[in-house]
Amino acid sequence: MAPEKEFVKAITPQSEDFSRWYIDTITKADLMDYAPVRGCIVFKPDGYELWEAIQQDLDRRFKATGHRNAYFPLFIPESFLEKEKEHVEGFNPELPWVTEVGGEKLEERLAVRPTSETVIGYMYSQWIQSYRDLPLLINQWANVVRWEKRTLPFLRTSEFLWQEGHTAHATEEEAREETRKMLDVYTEFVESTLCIPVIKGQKTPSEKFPGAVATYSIESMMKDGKALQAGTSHYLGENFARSFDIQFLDKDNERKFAHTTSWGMSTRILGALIMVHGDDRGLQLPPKIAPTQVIVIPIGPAKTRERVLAAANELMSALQNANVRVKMDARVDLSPGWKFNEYELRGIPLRLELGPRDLDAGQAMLARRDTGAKLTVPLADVATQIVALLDDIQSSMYERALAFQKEHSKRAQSIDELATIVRQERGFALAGWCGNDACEALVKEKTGSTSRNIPFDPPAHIDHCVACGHPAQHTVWYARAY
RNA sequence: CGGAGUUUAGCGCAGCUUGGUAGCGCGCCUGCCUUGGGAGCAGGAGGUCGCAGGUUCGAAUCCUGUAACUCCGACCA
Repeated sequence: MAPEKEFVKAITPQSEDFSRWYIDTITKADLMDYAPVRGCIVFKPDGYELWEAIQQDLDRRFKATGHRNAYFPLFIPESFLEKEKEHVEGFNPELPWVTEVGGEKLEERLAVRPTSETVIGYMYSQWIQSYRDLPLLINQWANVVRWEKRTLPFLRTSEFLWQEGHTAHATEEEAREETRKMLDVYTEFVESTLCIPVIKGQKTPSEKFPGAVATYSIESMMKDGKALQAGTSHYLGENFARSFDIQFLDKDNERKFAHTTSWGMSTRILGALIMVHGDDRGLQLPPKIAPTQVIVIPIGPAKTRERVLAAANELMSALQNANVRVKMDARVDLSPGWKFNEYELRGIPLRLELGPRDLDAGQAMLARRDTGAKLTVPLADVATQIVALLDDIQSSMYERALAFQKEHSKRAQSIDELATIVRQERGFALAGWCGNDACEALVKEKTGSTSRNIPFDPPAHIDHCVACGHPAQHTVWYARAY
């Protein structure tokens, strides 16, 4: 068999070097470019369009669960940050400060927000007086800054885009319910729209958000077996309410502190989308999120061109009427083969080829991005078939990702076994934990993996701590993580 | 923030050891031609060699500093 011809825009195979594959893919698919500021990237139109699609879907879900959007300032007075001790300690190393304006020193330094619990907490203290003001359910779409030591496009950049929900409730029970509800919203979105299976669970104390009582996460597995936290939801207890004096008068005429929550999903999810579905030909986008679901490539010499284009335009209309997001690439200076490779690299789920031979046969050629399968469809059936195919691609992509995750998840009885699973076999390891921070730290030191979360629904229980051998309090997923 | 590597045309690279007027492939532009898996021919444009100093008659090349990026470790969404 002849070796596959090397593409002009060749990308490094995943098996050769996964990191280089990732950089090659996002660069050549034109999702981003490096910015002149260290650790910052430009979201190019194709990359930003993906984020917009994510925003749209998530925003609809937030609204459906009773949340409204608002916008809070980028700058945070130093005194605000200091009000919550654990919080400020958690973020201090990565805070940029504004110290002067127009050459004059500021009275009080302003941090560029790493997250907005503090400013929002302050505002909530002004807005909340009675139990009738609760619950207060607000979300913000914003950019935040965390000056990271080591950056990687989409996954860890000094500035990133995200959404942060902040809610205040009259009771602990209600706030805890909100925390879990939003984790479910994330799960539903990531699994059904992005085709990324996740593991829901609670973070261990050492991995929780600074200032939170409890942090929950959804964890996803990349194709190199590393974990990526796809979303988090925090129950903040009364911590921020006490620091910012968010009090209300309850039905019983008692002044009480509100219980607050916060939850976020960032542009990091784009990294997951790329690393869960991408392959050696480039990106692979699930139909529900793909800005373009079908690319039409007209084929054939100049003399048949008019006829082909007329038929292609008819198909375009039929597809648009069926609410399919479709585009045509009718450029004549590029060969069909070039376009095939180009749109596969860009991850378009479905390609429609139309040439004179198809027209003579009354059919069109369809090619799936996920399986590479080609099939011919009668022209009259194109729209209905494509709608069905897009559905099938959507569910196939999820099933494939789920099978991959299961295949690379194993139980670890000992720390050596755990190390083998996360390093050699490149996967997730399920292990028992006694609840001691030192044991968790030991696993990290010896295996290079961290605890991802304590799953709500563990596939098995392990009765001893993988580090010390004492009875386990929890069953934990460990993995190397992004 | 530590260890290693890279930085020369839009992209990928050679040239550096041994200093002497900067090269290749792809892409780009023009024309002809061509279209079912990254076409062909001809002509053409494009670089103060990451940046700042230094050595030298002369620096992409040698020396010092600095920045960005990549990989590996410690921290994080």
